[in-house]
Amino acid sequence: MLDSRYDSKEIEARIYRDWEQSGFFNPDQCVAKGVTKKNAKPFSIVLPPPNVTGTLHMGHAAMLVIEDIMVRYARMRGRKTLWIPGTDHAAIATQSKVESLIYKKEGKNRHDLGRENFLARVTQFAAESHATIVNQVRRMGASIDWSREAYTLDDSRERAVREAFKRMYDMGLIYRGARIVNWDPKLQTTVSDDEIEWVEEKVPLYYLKYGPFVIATARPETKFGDKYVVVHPKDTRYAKYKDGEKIDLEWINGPVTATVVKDAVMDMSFGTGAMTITPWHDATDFDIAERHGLDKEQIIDERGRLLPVAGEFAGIKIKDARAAIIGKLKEKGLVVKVEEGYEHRVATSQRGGGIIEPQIKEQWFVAVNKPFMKSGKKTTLKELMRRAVAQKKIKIVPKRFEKIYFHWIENLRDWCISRQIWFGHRVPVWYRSTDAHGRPNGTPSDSRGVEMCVGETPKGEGWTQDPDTLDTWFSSGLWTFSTLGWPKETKDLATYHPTDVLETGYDILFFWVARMVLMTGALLNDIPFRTVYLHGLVRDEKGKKMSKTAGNVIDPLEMIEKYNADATRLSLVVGAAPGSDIKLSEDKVRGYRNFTTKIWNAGRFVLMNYRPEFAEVKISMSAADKKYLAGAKRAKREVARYVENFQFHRAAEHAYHYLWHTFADKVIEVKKGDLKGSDAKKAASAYRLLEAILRECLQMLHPFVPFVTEELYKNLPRKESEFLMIEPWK
RNA sequence: GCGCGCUUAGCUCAGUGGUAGAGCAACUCGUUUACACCGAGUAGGUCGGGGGUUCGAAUCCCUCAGCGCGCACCA
Repeated sequence: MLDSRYDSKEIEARIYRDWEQSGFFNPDQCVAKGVTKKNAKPFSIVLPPPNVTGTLHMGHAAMLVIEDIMVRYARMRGRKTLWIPGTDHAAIATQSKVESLIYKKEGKNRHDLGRENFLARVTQFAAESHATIVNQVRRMGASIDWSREAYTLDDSRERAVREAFKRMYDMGLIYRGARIVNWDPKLQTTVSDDEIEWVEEKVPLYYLKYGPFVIATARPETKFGDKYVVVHPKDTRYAKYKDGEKIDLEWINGPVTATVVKDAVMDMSFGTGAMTITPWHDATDFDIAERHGLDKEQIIDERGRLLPVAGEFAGIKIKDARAAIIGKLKEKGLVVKVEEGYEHRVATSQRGGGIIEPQIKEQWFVAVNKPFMKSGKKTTLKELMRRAVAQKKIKIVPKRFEKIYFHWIENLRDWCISRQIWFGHRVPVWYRSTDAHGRPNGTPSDSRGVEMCVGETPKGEGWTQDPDTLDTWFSSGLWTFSTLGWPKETKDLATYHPTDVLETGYDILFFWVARMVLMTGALLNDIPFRTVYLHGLVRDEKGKKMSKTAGNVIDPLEMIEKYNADATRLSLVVGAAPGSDIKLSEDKVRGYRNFTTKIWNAGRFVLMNYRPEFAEVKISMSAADKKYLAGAKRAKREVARYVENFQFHRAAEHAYHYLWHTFADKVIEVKKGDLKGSDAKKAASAYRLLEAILRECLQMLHPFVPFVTEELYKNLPRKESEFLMIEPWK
């Protein structure tokens, strides 16, 4: 007989173990054991791999729940269902985490340890983190196929990365070049445009005398080498100056010869309509310089200090130099006006928090605007990404994110994929130069006698591998097919790709979702998934982002310990419309714990009234009972409809209401008398009805609250399946 | 600057043309065996403001306001 108390700790541990041992998380087993038809329609999802930087938070929990709902539903509907687990090495995130841990504990940096030793430490950290994460995924009840687990940095994925790099290089989509990149002086690496956080700042806007011009700038400390003054070609104020005209003038550290450049990028209404440019440290200026073939000079070094071009200011950190430079400019009478409170955005590194200093660097890039041939047609990566969604091959839920996606693509620049960090996939390129100096300064394949080998480790003497590693999103971009065995033509790849749904947070739509579309389009000429379902961020009850420093973090494991896993799951689904943030409070979890108790008690009540002799009583169902049963079936159909339309919040709520306010409050109450009365026929008929409805309830609730429903199912007197998890949903 | 979202009961939210809903919180009553992690009941909203379309609008259109977010080469 069932305990009056629902002992979640014992039950959850036991049930998860039984599920896992049954092998039914693996679709091959389901087919082998006859649970799933051999030719059943596949349903596949890849788990967005959590970073091996620590532990799972509520956002991960929300993701696991939504995916598990889809997976359990699909499995019960008879689909050949695969959910692949994995973890992400998260290059920069993990490396900087371990670096700071080691520095705090031992006072050493990565250079003190050396590349090999340091990487061993990161690998060890990643392994510990992995163990924690895997345990947490299990505790949430995820019905995921552990036999196919992958890691973005394991051997199989390494092969995929090398192959992808090689193929894209051969297609001309990956190139090495000196372009302006986002340099993080703190982490000493480049970062991509998407890894930047713009911070609004109010600074003085300086109007400086530049010969006959007045130019406005918020960053006087970068202006040393400025020798071009740019104006709009149609600006009548500057009509008397010809494009390319040279003017001698007095500047910060003495006389310079300036050249007039006319470019339509200028906004005539801003400042004086004239500006000087610093092409080495500003993306816009870089573009102007490229368009007009202008010189570019480095002013700031990799650690944020001024170079010798700054004369007396050389060696000073730019932040400290500003006041001194303004002082000198004032002395020389070059400051015309200072406008206080000018609003301006500063690029900061999302990871390290430091201020990004654009630099021109020789890096590896993915060319997004370069035409290439794809199945006989000319296209670009940008176009390919746009069309996948525009032509409705990929659907984004909620739809409004499609617009955001298109907008992002329009503004996309070439993607810088090389990083100057150690942890990650090393760039699969080898160089051999006659002077044997490792990586050369120039273009590797240029005339300076440097040989280059891409893709596989070359044979022979004197080769040096590129010291850089790849952006972590390069390997995650391959995730839907690298997890299925690509570049090998595996059966899994043929069966489960493209995947059905990619479920993730809207905050990584660009980082990840778009990159997957890009990589899959380029390499497989296909889409990675048919539907993108975006969930919101999990916030605290006041709508604030959960963070350790704010102390408002609700830990999913703690909620599971205190309440139970099913309650934790429901609290992350109900009230969470697609794409909108979820406000979570402990009260909410407690509320759903009460609901799991209600399920337990309703189920227990039905089961405790079972008598074996009911089997011998012949009954025909009354019209009223048929109506009750039909109501349950209708509720289940509604739940199914909501799940299929990705409205999990409504599905869960619907099932919740049916169980509590119809089944428990009405049907059970009405039938209670009959059940307990002396009339055997009435009792049998009441029981029969309640059990039938209970079965419907257990099914419709199972994707949301798998543990309590599975345990009740286990105690049904007659069962059709070994587990509720695989009971056909009809 | 461009774009998007939100604004419904104290709180969290559902509700896409037809007499305002749920959960939590509050209040009252109730422990005669499924459940006090409960039940029965009560109270609480001119659906952000204004205008329009319509026989009829929380729901469609316009406009304003507040909050939040995304994007952007205004130095």
